[in-house]
Amino acid sequence: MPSYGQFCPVAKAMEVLDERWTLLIVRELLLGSTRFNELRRGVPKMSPALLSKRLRALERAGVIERTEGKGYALTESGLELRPIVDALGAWGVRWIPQIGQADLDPHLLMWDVRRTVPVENWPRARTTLAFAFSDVAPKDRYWWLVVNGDEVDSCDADPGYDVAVTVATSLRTFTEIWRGDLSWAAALRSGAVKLDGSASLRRQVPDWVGSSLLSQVARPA
Amino acid sequence: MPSYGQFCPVAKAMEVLDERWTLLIVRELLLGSTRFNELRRGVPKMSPALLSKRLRALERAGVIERTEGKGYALTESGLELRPIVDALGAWGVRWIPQIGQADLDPHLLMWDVRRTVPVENWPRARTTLAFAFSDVAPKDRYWWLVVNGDEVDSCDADPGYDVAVTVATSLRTFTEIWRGDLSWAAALRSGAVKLDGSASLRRQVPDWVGSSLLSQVARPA
DNA sequence: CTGTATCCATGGCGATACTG
DNA sequence: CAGTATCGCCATGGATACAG
Repeated sequence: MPSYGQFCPVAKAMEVLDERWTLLIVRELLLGSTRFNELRRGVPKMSPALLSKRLRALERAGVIERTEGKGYALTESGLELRPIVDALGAWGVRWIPQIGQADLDPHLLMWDVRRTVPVENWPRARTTLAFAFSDVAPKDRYWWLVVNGDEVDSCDADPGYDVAVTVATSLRTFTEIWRGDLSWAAALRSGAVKLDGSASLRRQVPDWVGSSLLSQVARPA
Repeated sequence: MPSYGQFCPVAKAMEVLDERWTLLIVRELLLGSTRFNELRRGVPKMSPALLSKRLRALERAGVIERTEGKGYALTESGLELRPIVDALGAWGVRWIPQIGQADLDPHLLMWDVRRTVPVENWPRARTTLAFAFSDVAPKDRYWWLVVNGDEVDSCDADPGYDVAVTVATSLRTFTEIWRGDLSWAAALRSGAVKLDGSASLRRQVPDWVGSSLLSQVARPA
């Protein structure tokens, strides 16, 4: 760990936090992940060796603790990174609206969607929402969101249940909706999203799918 | 600039901000520096080539603008990094109290001190406060803070004026006082700081020297 | 499931010198 | 004053395979 040679607290903080991937791991922990492979899902482009290395660095820095057989947990110090991560997210969503093609990833997106599904808006009986991303290679194109009571599952293989509604759109469009860059209303109006299902169910889809916590951040004028 | 391959706003923000030195440059700009060589004083361990590179990256990212003949200025986007830098500083001062020997630097320290001197607490007539850092190599050991009305100068060469008070201490102790890790009262009591001058002037020294904005941050219990 | 071990290419970055 | 130019090392971290 290279030092900045400065006593300034910002510099000391960045010595711990500015290494590549580090704050994304903290973000995952703040979102509730605790196990190694759970963390991997949040940073899939990271090699396990590097993830392991970063976790040890965070442990040495006192930001996380390994708990016996229970994975990793943020310490008090780590929990206090939440305002920083939140502020970074708010800044990012305001000032970096351009999302490159390489930033789109259906696995990450559906992983995010899954953990924020507002189950209270869904029918009580098991309900399945299907997605077809027109611009994604066939093997990752189709996804199913199955809500059964309080349980939510996100599948990239057909679970075989009756589908209530199918959402047909591009991965980019659905990502933009998730991020709050685009509204359901606008996307439906323009035809960027097409819904297939009964009219009464179609109308509920926007309420079934949550959105990023950062979607509500005001955009610059 | 390597990408994380994630649409998450935190990841997009970190693509811009997690490169080594970047947020320290932003910190300097937030503190009021605008010229290249002014910025260098705040990040003296950085090579000019690298500083130049980072400035161009920040410009491309829309965080700063070059203004004709006036150096660099934060854009609206850049100004909104203030809460992030502040939060990082607060976290750093709370959770990374250990300052290595290599983190101590009289130039950085006196540069910081100079820009926060509360001139309103000083006598109206030109007044000089001298420092002698016992544990610093002779050439960087002696410093003079000269306050004349609203003007503040920090010199590493004797300006030749009468000295009101001399502060004799270690660089570490004075850094700790500046950061708020140690109070003047405790340092004087323990003998870690010795003042030389008339009793009435000696008593004012703590009010003449400001302290880091972060010194007021509550420390963890 | 939870990581380690190993290998290798890349390029980041530190040091130094130099220029308009 | 405000940067470029050049060089070279070594660490970063990506990929892959493997182990407790």
